[in-house]
Amino acid sequence: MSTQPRLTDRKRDAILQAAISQFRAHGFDATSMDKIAASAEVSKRTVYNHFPSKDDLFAAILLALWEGSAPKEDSPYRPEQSLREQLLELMWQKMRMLNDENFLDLARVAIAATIHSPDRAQTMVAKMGEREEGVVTWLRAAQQDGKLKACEPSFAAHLLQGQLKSFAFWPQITMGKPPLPFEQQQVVIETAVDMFLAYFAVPTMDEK
Amino acid sequence: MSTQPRLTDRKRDAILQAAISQFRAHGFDATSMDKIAASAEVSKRTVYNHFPSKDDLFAAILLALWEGSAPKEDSPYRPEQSLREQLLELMWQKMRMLNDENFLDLARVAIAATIHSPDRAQTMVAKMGEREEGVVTWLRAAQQDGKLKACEPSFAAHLLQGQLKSFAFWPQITMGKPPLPFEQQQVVIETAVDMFLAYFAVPTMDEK
DNA sequence: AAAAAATTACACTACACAGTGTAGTTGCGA
DNA sequence: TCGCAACTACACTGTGTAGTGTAATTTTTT
Repeated sequence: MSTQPRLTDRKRDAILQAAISQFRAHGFDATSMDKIAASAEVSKRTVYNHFPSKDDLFAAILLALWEGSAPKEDSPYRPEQSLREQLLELMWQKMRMLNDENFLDLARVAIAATIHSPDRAQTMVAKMGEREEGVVTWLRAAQQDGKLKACEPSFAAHLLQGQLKSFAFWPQITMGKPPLPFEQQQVVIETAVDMFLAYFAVPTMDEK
Repeated sequence: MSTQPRLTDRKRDAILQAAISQFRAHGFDATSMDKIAASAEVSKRTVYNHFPSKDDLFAAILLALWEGSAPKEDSPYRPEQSLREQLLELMWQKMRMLNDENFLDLARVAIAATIHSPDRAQTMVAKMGEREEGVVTWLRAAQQDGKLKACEPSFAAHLLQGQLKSFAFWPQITMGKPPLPFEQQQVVIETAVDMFLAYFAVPTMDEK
């Protein structure tokens, strides 16, 4: 009659879940091990049997959120498809990531921790940054295919993704704004891509 | 032989300065009144004689930083001047604000506080948001002058300013990145404005 | 059924912190 | 010089916290 395989695993899971919600809601400093234990309905001693210290537990939840968040799924550059279609697809991928609950929790917790104690979550923030590489390589490919004006690909990528983040990431992370409604996601993505192409696309022959 | 007028004012000032640097470096929770007193070279009792509680002191430093930061200086819309020139000027104004040390300190402290206890600095964050209004009214004017395509002015303003912030604000606030070098400020501003105009400007008669 | 492993309640240490009370000292204006 | 206002050192309360030690209880394995 065991709903979950092992008791000790259930306990460990309950602790992790409780820790995530506490750290997410109150940050590292304002979260106490006693509260985590109570919230997980587990004795405090059990918490320490699973995780030797508060820092270890914190690192564990960062890892759990990282592994629980959506993988990066980068579409490669396809010369035969229009730039606009491909960029829209790339930006939707990015937007899906920004909307992923686990990713958002991770970012929230890691960034909050990084603001005032850089080393605690620095590696995690760096890992999150690596997920921006896909767009950079796509842009480089399109550029070498002669479809985009010459420019620093990482700069252009930042320009493009910055638009999404300034609507659907930073306000949510730093000011607790609600997630962007779907229609607005659509408007932001289309405008960002069209603005980008209006400036960076190499003109085709059917223009004046 | 008094370098400053009154002793009590000097003390109050020293406390404020110490509090700013402590709160800035470690945030609200991780800053103790004892450390502030020590850092200001003042007795802890004196701190409490000036500021009845930690929350009061925190509110006081937010106010001090706000009043110390640069005022907003909004250029009005001028029909006779080119859009590009005017937008560049507006964006430089914005960039100067983002580089202002007091404003950056304020944003850092207020946003860090807001992430996990919304009410502590919410009004300050709202005040900071009001400084974005200038661009909105400028855009509305340019639009009514027939120079810009129809669109939600606040949306367009966010689009434009978001570019600056994604290079020269969020990374500095949340990840302690160094301020953007001057040449890069220039590149960002020009690219943002040109991208914006490439998409939103109403074509003039000398085009095809 | 017995042994091993995990969980629990509870007591306890050591420390840091917000805030107060007080008695004495210093600075400053009249 | 006098007197008041501000400053200081210091002791102290009450609370919250990370982390440990232990003996007893429950769960899992053998």
